[in-house]
Parts: sequence; C-alpha cells; structure tokens
Amino acid sequence: MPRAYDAASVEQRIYQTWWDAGYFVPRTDPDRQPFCVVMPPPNVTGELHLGHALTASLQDALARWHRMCGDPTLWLPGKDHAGIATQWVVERALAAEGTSRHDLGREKFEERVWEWVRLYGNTIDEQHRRLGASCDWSRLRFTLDPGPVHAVRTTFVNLFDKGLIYRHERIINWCPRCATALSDLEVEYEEQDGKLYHIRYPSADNPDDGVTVATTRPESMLGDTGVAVHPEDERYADKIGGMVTLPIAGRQIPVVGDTAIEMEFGTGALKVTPGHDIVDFEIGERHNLPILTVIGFDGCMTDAAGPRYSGMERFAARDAVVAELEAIGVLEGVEDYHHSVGHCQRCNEVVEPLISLQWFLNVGKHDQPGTIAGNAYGAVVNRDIEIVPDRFSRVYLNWLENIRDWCISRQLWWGHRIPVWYCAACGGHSAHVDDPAACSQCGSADIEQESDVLDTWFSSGLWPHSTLGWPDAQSADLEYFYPNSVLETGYDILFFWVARMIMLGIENTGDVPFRSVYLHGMVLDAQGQKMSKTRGNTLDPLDLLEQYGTDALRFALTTGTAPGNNLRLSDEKLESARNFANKIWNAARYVISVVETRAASGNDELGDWYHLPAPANREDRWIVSRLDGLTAAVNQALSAFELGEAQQKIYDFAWNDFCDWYIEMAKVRLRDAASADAGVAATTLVHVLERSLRLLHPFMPFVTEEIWQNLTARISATGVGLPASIMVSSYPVVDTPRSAPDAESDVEVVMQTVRAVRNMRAQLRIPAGQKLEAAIETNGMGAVVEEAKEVISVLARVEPLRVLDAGESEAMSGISLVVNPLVVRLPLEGVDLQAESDRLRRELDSRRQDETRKEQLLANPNFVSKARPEVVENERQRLRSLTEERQRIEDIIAQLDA
RNA sequence: GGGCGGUUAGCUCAGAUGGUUAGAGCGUCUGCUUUACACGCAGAAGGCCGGGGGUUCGAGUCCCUCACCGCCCA
Repeated sequence: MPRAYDAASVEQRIYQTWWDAGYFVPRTDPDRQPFCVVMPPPNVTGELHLGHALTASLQDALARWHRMCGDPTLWLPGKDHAGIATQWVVERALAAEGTSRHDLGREKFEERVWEWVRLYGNTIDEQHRRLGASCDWSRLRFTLDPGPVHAVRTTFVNLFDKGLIYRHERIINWCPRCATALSDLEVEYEEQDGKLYHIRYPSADNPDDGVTVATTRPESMLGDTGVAVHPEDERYADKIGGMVTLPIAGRQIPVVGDTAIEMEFGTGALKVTPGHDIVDFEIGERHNLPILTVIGFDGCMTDAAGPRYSGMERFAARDAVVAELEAIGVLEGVEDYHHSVGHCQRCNEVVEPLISLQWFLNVGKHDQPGTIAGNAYGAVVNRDIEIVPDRFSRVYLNWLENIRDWCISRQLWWGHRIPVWYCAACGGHSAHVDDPAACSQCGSADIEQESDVLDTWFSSGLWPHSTLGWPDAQSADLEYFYPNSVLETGYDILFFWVARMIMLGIENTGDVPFRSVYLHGMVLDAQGQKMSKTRGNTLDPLDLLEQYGTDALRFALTTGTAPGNNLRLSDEKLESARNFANKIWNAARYVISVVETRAASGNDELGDWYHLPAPANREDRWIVSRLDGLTAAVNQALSAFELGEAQQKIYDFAWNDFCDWYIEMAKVRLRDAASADAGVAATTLVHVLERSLRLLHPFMPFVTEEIWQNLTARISATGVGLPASIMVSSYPVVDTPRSAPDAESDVEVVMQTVRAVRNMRAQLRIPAGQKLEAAIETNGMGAVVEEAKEVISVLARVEPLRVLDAGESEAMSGISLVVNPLVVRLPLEGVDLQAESDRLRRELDSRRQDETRKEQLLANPNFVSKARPEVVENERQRLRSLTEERQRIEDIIAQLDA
C-alpha cells in the first residue's frame, strides 16, 4: 500500500466492481421494509455542478447506510427533459448556425433536440458514477420515456375529465423572448434602478383640473382603462365616479374607488392597466373596466396602442411615450426609483404580464378538504410527511395558503404535448391518453392536437410514482417502493417540485409520495456568494474530485453543516477532508503491517476479531466502549438525518481516540510480538479499524472499500462469513453490552497523566529526545497505573518511572503534577522551588474557585430540590473530586514550604 | 408589507429533549525526520455565544424586544 492514499488509482476500478456485482440493484424481500429514494432528475443536457454533487452525496450516504442495514434499497436515477431550459439551449445552438426553430418547423426541431439528447444526455450519468453514486442504473428513467409519458397523459386526462383542468383567458406572465407563458414560480424578481413618472390625467369636464398618477411603466398607459384611488382619500373624494382624459389616446376613463390602493404610495392615484398588470387586472375585474392589450406576445406595441406606437418595441415605446407626454405638458415629474422587476428564470428577459388563453389546473384552496391543495396541505399538517428541517414546513404551508391555479401550458415545442384534440367539424375538444383517430364527439377525422406542451414540473411532479410504473396498478415496483422513503433535494425547489409531487402524488395514488423530505442548502463559494457562471465563481466537481479525491469532495460537502443550511466550500475544507481520508489510510496501513508482520512470524491468530464480545484488557475495553458509544450516536444521528453530525463524530473518534491514543498505546503492547497480549492488541486493532470503516463507508465509499479489501484479504475470517464488499456488509450496531465506564474513566486518567507531563516538558522546553525521571503516587489507582506504566513511560517519555506503593511518598525536590487522584513527581535538578510553589498556588486558587462555585450550587436548596437527581449527584461527585484535588495541592505546597 | 434563516474563537461552521470547564476544521504561536501518516506528531494562545429584557435553582439553547446581514413570498 502506498504511503499516501491515491484516490485516482482506485475509484473507477472499485465503482466498476460494485456495478458488475449488481450491488446497486435492490434485492426485494416482501418481509422487509424497503428504502427508496428517487434522484431529483437533472436536466438531460446538464453537466454536474456542486449542487448535484451535494444532493448525490447525501442520497448516496442514505442509500448506502440503509443498504448496509439490510433494507432492500432502491436509489432510482433519472433525467428531466427540462422543457424550456433544453429548448433554450438548442435554440441558441441553432442561432449560432444562423437558423431558428421556426425555419426548421416543429417536427424537425423536435428531432434536433432528440439528437442533442442522444449526444449529451449521458454525460451527467457518467459524472454521477464518478461520484460513487450507488443508484440502480437498470431503472434509469427519462421524463419522455414511454412510461412517464403514459403517466403524464393519464394524469392529464383524469384531471381533465374531473373538470379540474380547464382552458381560460387570463393574465399570465409572458416571456417575449422565449415566447411562452410562465408560472408564477418561473418569474424571478430583481431589484433595479428605474424611474417613477408622474403623469397628469386631466378631468374630462375641466381640463385644468385632473388626477396625477405615478408609474414606472409609462408605455403601459396606452392600455389604461381607469384610474383608482382609495375611497377614503380626501384628496380625490370629488373625483370618484368622474371621468379623466387619457393623454395621447384621448379616451375618457373612469376614476374608481378601491380599497387596495395605498394612499401613501406615489400620488395615491393608480393608473389601471388590466391588460398588463396582475394587480390592475384584479381591480379591473372588480369595477368592470375593459381590458386592452397594447403590448403583444413579441414584446412590441399592438395596434391598440395607436398608430404612432403600433409595432414599436416596448422599451423604445417607453421613451417615446415619455417624450410625447412631456411635449403635451402632462409629465409632472420624474424621480429615481428602486423597484423590483420580474425576469424570466431561464433567459432573464423582462417578463410581460399579458392576457392569454392558457390551460390551468384548479388546485382548490388549502382549507378545502379533498382538493389538490387541501390534501397537500393536510399531508404536512398531519405529519404524514415530515419535512427536515421542520422550519420548512411552515414555508411550505404558507405557500399553499396563497396558492392560485397553476398555469400548466407552455408555448414550447419540447415537452409533453398537451393531449387534447380539437375537432374542426363540431368545434368540440377532448382529452385522450392514446392519440385518437377521430373526434370522440362527432366522429370526424378532422382533428388536431393542442400545440402547447406542459410545464416541465407537471411531469416531474409525478416522478415518485411515474418512475415506478404508475398507472399500472400491477407494477411490482410501485407496489413495493411506493411511497418512497425519503425525498432529498435543495430547499430552492420546495415549491416547484416538492409541493407539486405531494399534490399530484396524492391525487394519483391516494397516498403521499414519500414519508420524509430532507432539504439541503445551497453550495456557496468561500466568500459566501452564490455560485454562478456569470459571476465566474463556479467550481467544477470533476476538477475537485480529481484534485482531492471523490471521498474528500463528498466529505467536505456534507460535514460541518446542518440540514437546510447553506454551506461555503473552500480549499481548506477540501484539504481537511482529503487529509482525513489519508489519515484513515495510514492508520490502516499500520494495522495491516501489524497483521502481516505477525503472520510472517507465525502469529496469525486473531481469534474472534469480528465480534470481539468481551475484551479483557483495560485499553481494549476503553476503545471498544468508545467505539460502541460512537456506533450508537452515529446510528441515532443518521436516523434523524443529521449526516454532518454523524460524520463529525466518526472523524473525531477515528482521529483522536483511535489514531492518537489507541494505536499509540497498542504499539507498547506489540513490542513483544510473541506475547499473548500482543495478539490481543492486534485483534482489537483489526476489530476497531474494520468497524470504523463500515461506519464511515456511506460517506467515504472508495477509501473504505479499498482499505477493507486490503485488510480482509490478509486476515482469516473463519466463521464470520464476510461478504465480498464492504458496501454489502452490515452497518455496525451496538449489539453486545461492552460499555465500560470504569475503563473509560481509568484510561482518561492515564491520558491526562501523559498530557500533564507533556505539557510540563513543553513549558520547561525539555527536548523531546531527553528522558525524564518520574514517580507516581497512585492514591488508590495502583493497579491501573502499574498496568499502564509502560504506556505512560513511552508516551510521556519518562524513564525510569517508579510507581510508588500506597502511602509511600516521594521526597520533594522537583515538580509535582496533580492529576487527581494521581500525583506525578518530576524530580528535576535546579528547579526554582519558589516558582514551583507559586505555580501550585495559582493552580490551587483556580481549583478553590471551582470548588466554591460548586459548594454554592449545592447549598442552594432550590437546586437540590428541583434539579433532576442524577444532575445533583453528578455535581456532588464533581465537588468531592475537586475537594480531593485541592487537598492534594495543599499537601504538596505544605511539603514544599517545610 | 408579511415570513424565514443567520449573528458562537482571527476565518468557516457544529452545538436533540435547558444541566460539569461551550467544540471542530483552517489559521496563529512553540517544539519535533518519535519507522502508519509533515495530507503528520506534541504543546499553547484565542470566546461577557450580536445588544437589552424576561422565564428558571440553572439559558448559547425557551420567551419578548432591538440592531445588522442573507433569503423567500407579495
């Protein structure tokens, strides 16, 4: 084994062996509760970024843990056609070639996208393999596969036939560049510097009087059909019910009173443009104002804007309108104004609210039981679905409380084409799962399918069941793996995706899609900035895993962070994780070298190293007790989705308890290779290492497998029945009562003793190579110290070390270290006795303070009567120990002063 | 305008159900080629847990309030 762990030389080889062995494919067992998680399907043309790496690391850790626990485990991978995103990418490619989708036509364009998918669609799968993702590639799904397509159509037709899907003309968010409708969620609001224009609309009966309105979008005034003021606004009391003249257009429009108007904002008068503003649309509905569309689907002014503006691009029209308003003297002022403007999530174009004929899903209201929204609301309120961390439950519920019908149609060519057919003969339309040959109402063959496609999230909303075979009720996978166990994803798509899956999952199957939702945070750069291509601060996970190793990348992404919290990724964090992989590697190299050396000299008996039911040696009892404590804590943390905590605990145990202390202590016993105790130590080393590897495997799959293979190849596993790979071995559980608090506290005293001597050596600047003479007063711990004599001697570099008999005391000439109950005497030459006395007095003072604090606490009758008994007992014991320690220091000072 | 999160060591972050002396990584300082590891070892310094108030025998943890930063929704 090389001195340093070389990730590059092992990862791809190991991954291949796992896949070849079929470990990723679940072995279903009707008697066992399965574990199932579906991968959030990445865009089919996408490339792996750190968000994918994070989500995959977490899902893989969960999947590997459950698989090792013996649960039939399915991690189902897939990809999303990502309608608007993919169409956008291909359209850009076409533009570069000097052509467009309109030149190609719908069919040729679709074929072109499929070509693109065939070319780049596998990239991200390969990248997931590099990450070590243990997903079942034999079940890989694509949202445009026949199964999911069938599920989408079935869902649509069911909802259509129930009357919940309807077509309606309504104001929606429109992206003029993508030329499609967007859902509310696909609009991103950005704060921008703009202008607030004050425009006077003269009164119809008195052109010298009028109402001044304030707007950030003066071009939209061409579509105004009213002015609204608050009914209680005294400034406008005489205007309500009257008419004003719309400048430029010259139309007369009414002034209405509406309580939605904020009197404090602007002039307190709002121009109402029902055709181009969602709030105005609602005001218009309340007052029966006509709707005028002055901006078209192409982002240019329509004929309704008047001959001078018709055909003019909307922002050019803004300038022209302002100029004209100024010219005719109604522009009363312009002020700088900071406001938020909606942009297309995909192409960043400024979104235009427009009246348009679209398809909607009626989701009902959250407080109407039995509606889609009502069921989705109830599932979380009733805890049928648990969201981790819990605070996102409220975010989810708040969103549902304000939900509106979902605009599901998109004017795109790439996606699930809406399965509705219009009949030219009878004018009717109907929805069908299978393409019909003729009108279902009049039988005419003159039918045509709706040209719109569905919102991408409509199909991903079916993901937990559409991937498992729904609507085929006979599907074994659906029967066995639905509901999924966990849905793991980022909080940024809680509404887009998680909420839709809950809505459509319950609608289609009558059951929740998953039991738990685990939400992770966003990966930020070292400065806490969101990573984005435009900022140029993205890190490529492929580069990182080559540089640091996949295990290090995974560990860095998932350790030291709590669920739902963002994390900053830095070189330091990656280095630290890589160092940890290397630390484990080297600890293993040592243990393996011990096994090999012993085997070479015929000492290859390791006994029942796998179970190690009842170690006898104190140090072994200590490390095994610590290991069991770790095992319990890790299992508990994993059950609570606290993966970061679990990993931190393994890290601490492996590095501190095992490497820094146990291995170093074991070396002392291993010096006499022929001794029985050396064999016992070797056995414990193997036991602890092997279990630690299994604990760590879900998080660092590659290095643990590589070590595990190296280790198990060199040891006899008679009677254990070791599997061929660590990934199908069993996850450690605390199954034997090996807890040894006495050994833990005894070894703690030994470690404190070593630390105290080392500390003093450093303070006195005694070179590491120089041995020190020492004597220890044992005060009741004679047996422990006697047995640990060699360990203390070697680790603290004291020699000779005398263990004093009970009652025996050392004549005082040097330094005394109190490690209660022990006193370590270092009879150094030339110690300044006054300085030593001062040092001890300082220590005494600090001890007395602690003691006084404890005494006061225990003297408080409220504490003694109200605190839990075990807490009080704890404090009493602590006080006894402090008192004892204080007395020992006092004794030494007395000797010194004598 | 409403809501959520954050504020803990120089930096980045952990700290279930309130309970010993608040932890880690990185960084800093002092030593060390101690045969698993310098991607390392040993030692050390560094914190009125954002401010204020409250509940409690006891608060980083629970409640109220204020401030600043970030995010979501409108």
